[in-house]
Amino acid sequence: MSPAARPTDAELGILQVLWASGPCTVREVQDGLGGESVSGYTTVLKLMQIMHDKGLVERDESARAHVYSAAGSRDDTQRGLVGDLVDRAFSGSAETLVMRALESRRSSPEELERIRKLLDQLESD
Amino acid sequence: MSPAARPTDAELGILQVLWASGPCTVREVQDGLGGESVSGYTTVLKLMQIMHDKGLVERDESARAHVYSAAGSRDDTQRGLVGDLVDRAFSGSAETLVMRALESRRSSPEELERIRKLLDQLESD
DNA sequence: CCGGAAGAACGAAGGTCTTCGTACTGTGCC
DNA sequence: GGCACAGTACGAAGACCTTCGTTCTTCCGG
Repeated sequence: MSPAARPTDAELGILQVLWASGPCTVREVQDGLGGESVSGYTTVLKLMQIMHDKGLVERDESARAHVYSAAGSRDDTQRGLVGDLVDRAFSGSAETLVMRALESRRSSPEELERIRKLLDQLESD
Repeated sequence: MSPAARPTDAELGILQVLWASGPCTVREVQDGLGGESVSGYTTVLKLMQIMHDKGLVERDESARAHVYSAAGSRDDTQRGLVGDLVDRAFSGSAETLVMRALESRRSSPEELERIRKLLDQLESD
């Protein structure tokens, strides 16, 4: 798990499938992405090979169809991405990022309530 | 102001200078980025020309040294970037992004309080 | 008027990301 | 054995990002 690793767009799409479905073959990931019409088999394969080189995914080669799994947890990767954006575009201010996020996407009252709970939890330190 | 425009890393650096300092010449932006040791004059110029082509900055050519300014506001651009990340890595859930942001960067009690106020404001609709 | 300095424009080079055609390999079946 | 098929590996092509050397233009002081 390399925290500094910033997956690209296509890589992120593949990781989403792996996080949602658990270990997958290339074929299964391709289907998860929307099938042949979205991206060709060799395209997905190549991406996943590169991701393996980068350490973004792990590979079990014991079966003929290799089985890939995400190397880092979804939460860790998301934290890395959001932290990276905070540094690049928000001068390190997580507060500003949170404000822009809440402005740009209308959240439901339930979501706002859960965020409020998280604030309570963070404050009780 | 194209909301879908996603500035690259180098472009974001230039925009930060323009937002902080207002309209600038290329030379001034270069200085704002840290001077010659960080990036050459022509590098910054080329970037800013490309940004002009993309519509990320506006240019006043009336003086010999052209004066550039950011085309979109900092807030709008930040909203665009954060919304983009929400879509790409958080399946559209702003709530999850907010949680990861608050986890990855310890915020001060004052910041948490301001976020709480924003939640109040959003809820009173 | 002329040489130099400052700035703009251009083009190329090197890197990364994404896509895919093609070739190679192993497996099961007749 | 030998054929078809599913899968992997390889390499190249095109797009974009970043950097910078070079050239062209304009302005100013002497």
